Amino acid sequence: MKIRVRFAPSPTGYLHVGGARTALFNWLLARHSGGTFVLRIEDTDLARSTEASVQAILDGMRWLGLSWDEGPDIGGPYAPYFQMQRLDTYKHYVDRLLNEGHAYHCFCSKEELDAMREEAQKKGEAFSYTGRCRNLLPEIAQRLREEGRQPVIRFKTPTEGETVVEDLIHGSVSFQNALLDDFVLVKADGVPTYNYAVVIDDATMEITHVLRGDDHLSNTPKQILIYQALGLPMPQFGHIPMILGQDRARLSKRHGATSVMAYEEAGYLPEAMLNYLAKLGWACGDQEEFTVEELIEKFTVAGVNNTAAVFDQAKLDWLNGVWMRRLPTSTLVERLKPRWAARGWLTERHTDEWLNALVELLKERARTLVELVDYSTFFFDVPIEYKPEAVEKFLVPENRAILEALRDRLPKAEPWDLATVEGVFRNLASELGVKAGAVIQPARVALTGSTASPGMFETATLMGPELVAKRLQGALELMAAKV
RNA sequence: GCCCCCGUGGUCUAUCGGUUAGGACACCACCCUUUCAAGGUGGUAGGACGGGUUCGACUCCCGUCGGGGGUACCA
Repeated sequence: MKIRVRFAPSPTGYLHVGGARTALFNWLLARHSGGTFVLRIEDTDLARSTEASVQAILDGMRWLGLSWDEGPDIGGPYAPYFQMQRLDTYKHYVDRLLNEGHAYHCFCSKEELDAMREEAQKKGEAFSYTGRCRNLLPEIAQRLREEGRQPVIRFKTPTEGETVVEDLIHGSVSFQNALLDDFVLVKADGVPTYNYAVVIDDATMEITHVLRGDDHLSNTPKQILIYQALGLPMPQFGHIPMILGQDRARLSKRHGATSVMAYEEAGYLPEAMLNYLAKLGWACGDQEEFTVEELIEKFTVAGVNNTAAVFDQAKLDWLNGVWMRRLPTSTLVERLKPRWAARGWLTERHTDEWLNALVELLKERARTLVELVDYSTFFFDVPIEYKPEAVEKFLVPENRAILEALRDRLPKAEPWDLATVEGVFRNLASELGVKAGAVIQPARVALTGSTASPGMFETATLMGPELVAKRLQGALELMAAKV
């Protein structure tokens, strides 16, 4: 049987890292097995669902490269893929439940329910809907309707026995039916609740495996009861552990960025994000680095563990660095161009060849694209920041002669290439009878504003004679002004 | 409160009754070195606790504690 999995977010916000990992695991299972990955939008929460969120989620999925085979924008054999467009289907099945005695109309108002809940709490008892409307006489139901009461439809949960979830990740988990109450299937406005709609959709879309967050494990017995009442074939369930913040509380805005697109903005690479997310809750021996292809090849549900994991920014940073080094320089250049352009730094001088050389120099020093752009500042003809500690240490009178000599000689280096530039530095050092470092460090500060940079010869060469002359002159003026 | 899940270094994890408990991030030291990175070598640090079962438990069972989730006309 061909595997069909789905990712079913509710469009009430952006795609967050937890959702992204759920999507990833489903996607990997589909791609690993040659199955189908369905994207379904669960928009039954009318108050919170927005079109903007749908777009935000699709953007996040696209950035990560999690392509879907059926879904909102592309349709598919089980369309539509928005729950609010599937109301007829839900109506059809709930009528069956009603007719077959598995569901009933309930006229209890929200106020009445709240009162009951409060009372139960006062008595220290667990509240669960008692089924007050289970056996309403038709005349009474009719009268309530005439009074203008809009009923909800509740599921008639068995009062005894137990329901067992056979979970791919947790094994058998059983629940006492008596502890489950007569939950709502269809709200008063005719919109289905999550627990009901998800069953109908997964069944009618012929989903074979439901991989979703741990937070749904407790909902699963209710869903199983609906499958059984309707005689619908059940998918296999797998509940993957939650992602927590540093304080072990459920990941939320408090913990910093949770939106995957916020990571895109911050300069993280989708390759690294995918790699990190996959490793969070899934392992394959001791391997840490995975390309998407390797993930697809090696992913199995059996490899997913069952313990909640803390999202570790430091490890993501490291992995992003790994991918910065791993990706071809030209790929990085293409992704960086828009960021440099946004700062208005690109000119005709900055050919692909030059940019490649630049990235070659910086990619192993930056952990994110944003860091690389920041780091690249001094290579462009823009004002740079001179770090006070660096200035204080190296732009001092004792180094004046060195910097003047460099200013006079360096721009005249001919031809302008690495060997010639290096020669100027080394010759000056031996002339003065000092170590190369004594010449290089002041020059580094003068050219970059900092004591840390890529190799001095490479840096100066790439900057070009004009900028080098300008910066050295500027540094000398800075020194003069300081005295 | 009740129900469910989970519990290996600070963090992510390997182990599927017998290992000097392995790897990665982070941290520290050293090496490399014109600085910074990257890279290399080494180091600090772990089976929540208490009972069982067993010749032998991180591993199986029970309890406690801790964390998470559910208990909505949210999903």
